[in-house]
Amino acid sequence: MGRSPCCEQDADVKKGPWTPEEDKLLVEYIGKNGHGSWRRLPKLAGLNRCGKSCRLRWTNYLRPDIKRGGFSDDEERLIIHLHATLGNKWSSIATKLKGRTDNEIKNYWNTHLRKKLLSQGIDPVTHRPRTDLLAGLPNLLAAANLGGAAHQLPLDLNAIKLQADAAKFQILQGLLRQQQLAGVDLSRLGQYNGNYDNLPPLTNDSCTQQTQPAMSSMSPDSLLNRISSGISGDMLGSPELCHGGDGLSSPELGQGGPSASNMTTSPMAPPPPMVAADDHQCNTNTPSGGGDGMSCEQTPASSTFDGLNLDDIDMEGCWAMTDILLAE
DNA sequence: AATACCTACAACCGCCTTTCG
DNA sequence: TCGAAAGGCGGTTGTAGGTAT
Repeated sequence: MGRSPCCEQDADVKKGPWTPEEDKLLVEYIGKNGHGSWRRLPKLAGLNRCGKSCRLRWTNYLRPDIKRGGFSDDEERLIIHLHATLGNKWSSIATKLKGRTDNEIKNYWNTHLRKKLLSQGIDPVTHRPRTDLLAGLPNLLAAANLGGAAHQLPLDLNAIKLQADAAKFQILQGLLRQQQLAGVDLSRLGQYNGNYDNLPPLTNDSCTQQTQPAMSSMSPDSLLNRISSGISGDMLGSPELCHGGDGLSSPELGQGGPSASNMTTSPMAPPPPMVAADDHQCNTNTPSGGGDGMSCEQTPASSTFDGLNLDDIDMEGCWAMTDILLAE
């Protein structure tokens, strides 16, 4: 019934790091004979190792076509992009990166890229803004607004305030990036001296034809105020929040240009079209990929955040572009 | 200087899929 | 067609080196 283990459990096959001598034996044997049957290979090569271990050592480290060394920016972007499309299909991802192994990519993801995305407020699983930040924000802000001046606050309350600021900053980053992706010149933000309420609308008039002002036309700070006080689902459901970018080329804001010096944004070129645009839509990470006929806009609200449900936003072509946000 | 903690990555484990007799 | 063997994959663990206390 059950499969026998690759190596006999009672056999005292060696485990742990490979020695240079073992590597030499394995390379020489495969060089002469090819690997053939991995199970028989250890005995034939004079190695006291499990065949599986030999295969892993060969495919991940000893193969002559393996590229060693750090990942380039292009490789990073490609991994993030492919992960957004394929998920944890490391072997599939590895086939797109010449000379890289699935194990290497997986490790690099877990140790570097995952943290990088998290630090930018992006969920590394969904590749969308972290909703945990949004969900926790009202409480954080409420706590932070308690009491008076910061110097009067106990330490833990100051910590909460800092967390709230950090969450706000990450959300702001996401919003600003959307604008930047759409060609908005963020370098001009500096002239507003941090007073975001004086910022011009983030979109042009075509995006503001609603009873309520479109979120995208609000300053980031007032936007966050609305969020923290419980924003209506209608607003967030507004497709104008991120509407393909064509509504964002306000002449007042200009196009392109360098990033704001005090923000961790960067000038970005559009990514090469790695996959069909449809692959990005909704990006639910489900096998169907939204193929059940329900569009992103039709997704029912389900957020704990009082009507706020990022799934409701028409995100097409927006959040799915997070892969190029890491170009910095 | 010693110890604890953190980080990165190599290697292992167990399950699933494919191949083959 | 079936079942066992082998290969492959993704998740997890172990360990070495670096850093902080």
